Amino acid sequence: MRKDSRLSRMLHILIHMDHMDEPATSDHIAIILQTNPVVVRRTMGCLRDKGYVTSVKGHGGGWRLNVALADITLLDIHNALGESSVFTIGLSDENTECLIEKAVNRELANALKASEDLLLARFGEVSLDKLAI
Amino acid sequence: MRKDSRLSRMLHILIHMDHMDEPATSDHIAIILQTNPVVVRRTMGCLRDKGYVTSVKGHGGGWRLNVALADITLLDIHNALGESSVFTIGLSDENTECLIEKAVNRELANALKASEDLLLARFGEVSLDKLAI
DNA sequence: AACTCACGAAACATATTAAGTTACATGAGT
DNA sequence: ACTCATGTAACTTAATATGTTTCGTGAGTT
Ligand code: FES
Ligand code: FES
Repeated sequence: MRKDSRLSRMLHILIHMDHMDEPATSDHIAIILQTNPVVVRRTMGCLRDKGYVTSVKGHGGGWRLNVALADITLLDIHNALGESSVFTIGLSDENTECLIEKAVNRELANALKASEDLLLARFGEVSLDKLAI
Repeated sequence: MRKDSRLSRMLHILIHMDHMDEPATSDHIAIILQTNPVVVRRTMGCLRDKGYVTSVKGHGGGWRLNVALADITLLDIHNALGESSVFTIGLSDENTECLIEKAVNRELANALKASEDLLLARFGEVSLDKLAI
């Protein structure tokens, strides 16, 4: 599958929006992210559900940042985008009766969890203002 | 995309093969892994290229483990399977001129690398005999 | 009231990649 | 000659982010 670039895109555009006074329209954001306005609405909708941005219809409408960059971390945005797995690596039959297979899956699961924990911990340490220049 | 279960499957079957005296046919392995013989040949072929297993055609043929479990680590098998990325998370446009986007991508790349390094280091510490019961 | 702008949402198409499948060729033992 | 088993090519399927089209809805403008 294609790589999930939503986190990177959202971080980028949130910082961009922090520099703006006017709301940013989906069309405008789509041009910056080199994508489609519907993709923007779909992804930004996840952030709106968490209260990080607000959307306004009609003339002068669009998307507005609802929090200070210093108050949100990469982890907040990552979590807002859903709970899909971070890894391409998966386990084999998890309902197996084979003890060997269970041991293999256990070892892999532990290793993956430790790796993901490190990643998320780091995400949690970085607020968005650290990335703004 | 579906999760990549090749590592889990190969670890399982390599340990299984260590218990065997006869070579294991692709059909036999496919049954154990609940998959197709061609998938087995395709994946095992990666391990043969590294010398971890050998394949023999014809009567009494099949796949045979070529090394001691204690002499190979999870990392060896992981590497043998190719160099595809471990993460579903990707970066946005890597040729961007925007400094903010560059900073975002740099931060994400560093975090992902640290996480992957930890994973691979752990894989490197575990030899397959540790998983055999 | 009519018009335009911008989001909301459904439905469908595309791209990517592991996995699954079919079919045939090749080499080895019986 | 026959059977067994791998080698390989070509095609299909599954899963999921992304991309696209289309229509609906609410809000401001004229
Ligand atoms: S285009 Fe504005 S921050 Fe990158
Ligand atoms: S079936 Fe033999 S090790 Fe799992």
